[in-house]
Amino acid sequence: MSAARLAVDPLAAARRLLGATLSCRGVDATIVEVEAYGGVPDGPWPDPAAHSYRGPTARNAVMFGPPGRLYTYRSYGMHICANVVCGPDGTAAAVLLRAAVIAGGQELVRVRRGVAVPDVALARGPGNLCSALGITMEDNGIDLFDPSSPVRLRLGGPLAAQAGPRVGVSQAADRPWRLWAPRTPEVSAYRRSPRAPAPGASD
DNA sequence: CACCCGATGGTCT
DNA sequence: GACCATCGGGTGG
Repeated sequence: MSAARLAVDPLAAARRLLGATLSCRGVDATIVEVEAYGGVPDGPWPDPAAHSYRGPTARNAVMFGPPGRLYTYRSYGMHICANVVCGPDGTAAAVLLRAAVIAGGQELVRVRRGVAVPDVALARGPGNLCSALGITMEDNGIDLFDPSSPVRLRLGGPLAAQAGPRVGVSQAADRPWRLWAPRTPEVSAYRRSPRAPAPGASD
């Protein structure tokens, strides 16, 4: 069972997901940018920026379940973002999929994303990635390693990784839990949250 | 390039 | 009623 390789801390899981292949509804994509997220204050990886920080709710329930499942959520009322749940069952943690290189099914991606979008931007950014692969809220909670699932994950050889602060979070803004493949134009640009304290402040 | 801002709706206080 | 794990189009240098 490949999901067992994700039953680790979120940063280690993030490293294993860089270079992995995500397949969904006719499209194959190589993951090139991810962000690690932890859990509750008294858990092993307390993370004020994580959806799971304040305990289980209807939205984040999947994060507390077994590793290898897909956790999707709606962002700013209009975009879908996708995570891979990691850590052991019962412990909240997940890795946000931020960008990918389209390796197959590019024609389908063009239909979903539009003809004007440059190749490198087809799955750049978490909302765009889900749009490109056709991932919706219907997919929340599915097992990424079940052959019958519409969204599948294949772990590959880990890629070289560069690390830096996470994009868009106002809490724990400087924690270097964003990983990306160096010199890869498909990786999204860094944007600090306008609500985050000045760089250098503590977690 | 660098900001800046509006769209838009679920979730949680 | 505030707060977003975003995006793309606008403005100005």
